[in-house]
Amino acid sequence: MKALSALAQETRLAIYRMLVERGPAGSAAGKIGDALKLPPATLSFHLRELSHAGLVCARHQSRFIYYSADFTAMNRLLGYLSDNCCRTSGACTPVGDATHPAPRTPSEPRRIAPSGPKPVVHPKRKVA
Amino acid sequence: MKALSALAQETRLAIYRMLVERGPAGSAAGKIGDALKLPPATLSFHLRELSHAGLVCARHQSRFIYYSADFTAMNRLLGYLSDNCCRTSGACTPVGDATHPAPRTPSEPRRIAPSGPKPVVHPKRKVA
DNA sequence: TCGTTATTTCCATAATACTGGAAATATGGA
DNA sequence: TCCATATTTCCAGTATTATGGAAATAACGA
Repeated sequence: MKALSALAQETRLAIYRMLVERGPAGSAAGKIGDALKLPPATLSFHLRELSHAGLVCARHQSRFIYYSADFTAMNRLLGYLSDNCCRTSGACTPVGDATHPAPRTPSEPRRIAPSGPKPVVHPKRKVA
Repeated sequence: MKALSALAQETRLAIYRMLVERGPAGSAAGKIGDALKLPPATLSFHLRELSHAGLVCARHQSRFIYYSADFTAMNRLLGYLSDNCCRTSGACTPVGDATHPAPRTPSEPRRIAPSGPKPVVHPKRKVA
């Protein structure tokens, strides 16, 4: 899913969040760059990624290009994630990173965290 | 958000999906590797990423390690995305990739819209 | 037409992530 | 104890992605 990897990047997520905040009016590219302190080339690169992922769209207006968030893609993404990647809760007893702990010194024994009983969540999230 | 980038990768998404399907019982690492045809080192690498992102957890059982999906992280992720990245729909009129079109050959004019009079973008063009 | 500003593309470099063989670490059984 | 199996770590090679300067393209106004 392209939207997923588009958002999995600090800068792009920041851009996207800013655009969500700005609402339908969106924001001119330059303003985004100013706000987030991004050099034009970098900004353009990320806007293109977001654009290709369908997460934002652009509207020319005089000398400016206004970008705004397109929620359709986000909704698709949310739908995909909750359909394919969620189920009734409680799959596992969270036990931390049992088998991939921080690097050990070569001789110390492999630790598996002491597991206690643990609660879990209930989904049923709805997506506008 | 670590979960986001963890899932933004084909192989890991596949692993995660498989684990969601398997439910609470999860699946031994080896089985996952068999099913997805992944060499052990590669598999372990991705399981660690998922693990660090809190998306899966591990349970030792005899000589095996069973991995299962932990929905808490997924729920957090969904919550985050819908809270921070969604609003009432209709932010923009989808217009495709207006400003980041496929690469041009150096001398041809920049196409933004058919080079007619002055199409100023207010388009009704739909792009699915 | 020219100058100014907005934005993108080009391109090289840097950073990060993925891949997988081989060795190491665990565990259970004979 | 030794062997076989399950899985992880080590590490190096490859691939993908991000960064940003400089040049190009566009659009406006004078």
